[in-house]
Amino acid sequence: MKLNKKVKEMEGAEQKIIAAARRIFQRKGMAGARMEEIANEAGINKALLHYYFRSKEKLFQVVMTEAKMQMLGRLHPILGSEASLFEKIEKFVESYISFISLNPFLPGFILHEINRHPEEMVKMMLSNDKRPNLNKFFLQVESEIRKKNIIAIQPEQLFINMLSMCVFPFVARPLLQGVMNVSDKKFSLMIEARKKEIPKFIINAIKR
Amino acid sequence: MKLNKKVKEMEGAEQKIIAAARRIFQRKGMAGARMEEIANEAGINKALLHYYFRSKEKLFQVVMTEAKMQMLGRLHPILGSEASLFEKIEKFVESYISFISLNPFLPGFILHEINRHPEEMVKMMLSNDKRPNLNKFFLQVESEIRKKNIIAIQPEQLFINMLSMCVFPFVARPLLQGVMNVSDKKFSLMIEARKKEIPKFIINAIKR
DNA sequence: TCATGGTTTAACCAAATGGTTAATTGTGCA
DNA sequence: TGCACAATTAACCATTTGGTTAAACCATGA
Repeated sequence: MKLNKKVKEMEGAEQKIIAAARRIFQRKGMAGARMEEIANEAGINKALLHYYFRSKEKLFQVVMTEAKMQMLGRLHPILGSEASLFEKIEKFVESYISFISLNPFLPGFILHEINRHPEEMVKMMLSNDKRPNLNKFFLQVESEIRKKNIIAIQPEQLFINMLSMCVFPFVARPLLQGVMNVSDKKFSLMIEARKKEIPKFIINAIKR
Repeated sequence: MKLNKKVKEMEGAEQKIIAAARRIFQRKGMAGARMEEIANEAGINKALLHYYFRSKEKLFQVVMTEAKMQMLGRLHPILGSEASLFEKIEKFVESYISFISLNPFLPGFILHEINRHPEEMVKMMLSNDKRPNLNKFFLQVESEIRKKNIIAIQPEQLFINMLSMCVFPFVARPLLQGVMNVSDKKFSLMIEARKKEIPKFIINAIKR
């Protein structure tokens, strides 16, 4: 092995391929992506893709696994923490939107592929190492309800609402901009503002 | 022309094709759909697809145009009506969720394809006949804010929140069910409940 | 009844596409 | 220096896929 070949360049090809595959797969989906396109994007020959990753499916799995880990891995650390409910909501929204802002095509990619093969995808997603645990969060919501700190709401509904408001704007960005007639710039500002607006909105909605 | 051949069967083939194309395109997207698959689904020969619709692209446009009209056409009638703001929110959520419940793959389909060709899709979407007009709704929100009936909120943010909570659960259904460990049955019930829960949630959030 | 023209199909075609192969290049080590 | 082996590529292959064609089918109206 050529471990001495400057390490950064050592995995240069492999990393370049994954980065390229990420970009292409995320924008076009598994079915819409072309192996040659990924090769070009990575600045290498098509055969080299198959040298590193045996098939399109394999390469796709790498990108998808990574994507799911990033999207789901962020749930537990925050929602399972010891923070208060309101703090948790603030932290979660802020952190989730920040992350997606850096990977705006990630949610759409995952959602599309999951709809294409729901069974396998979800199975793979859950079995795969640590399934995000929302129990702590759910129990906390119920506890706050009992203590009359917030109104009665199904914890699952609250979670869906929170996630919806964080993720949907990215999935529907071009549509929303079109319908509301909003420039790229303004939309980005609105996204930024949502980091504070959504928690305010949610807390208002459930606070007694 | 054989206008005498029982009219219902007259457009039988064409309608069967569109229905089949709808199902396939909505689940797999333009790139993932196969013309032969659509033909089979419609119970006809592949060549007949090209007889009625010249190309995959043409057939896709038919399905997509119809889809966009259904999704966007519902915005204006309700949000542009004369109802009060709270009534409007209740009506909109109820009606939108009801509609999507009947076409659960529609939103994911549109969103995926729009991300694939943002420019053209949005252009086509807006130029195409009547662009949904949210002005009335936005003005109404601002008016209610001035009257101190609701808290200060950017109308666009309110709109995004409302739409997110309505649509996202459908786009992310398998994922949400997996993460929250919820059965099909229970999830459907939760969706049904959201018709009332979302308006309550929103109104709580903005009411003074 | 049979000619006409819309409808439907089987067979076919060319381009695209995922994947393979064999040869070439490059690099570290003995 | 040159060998062994990893990295890289051009050329190639088989299959899939959107699309075409020519023939068959079938309802209608003269």
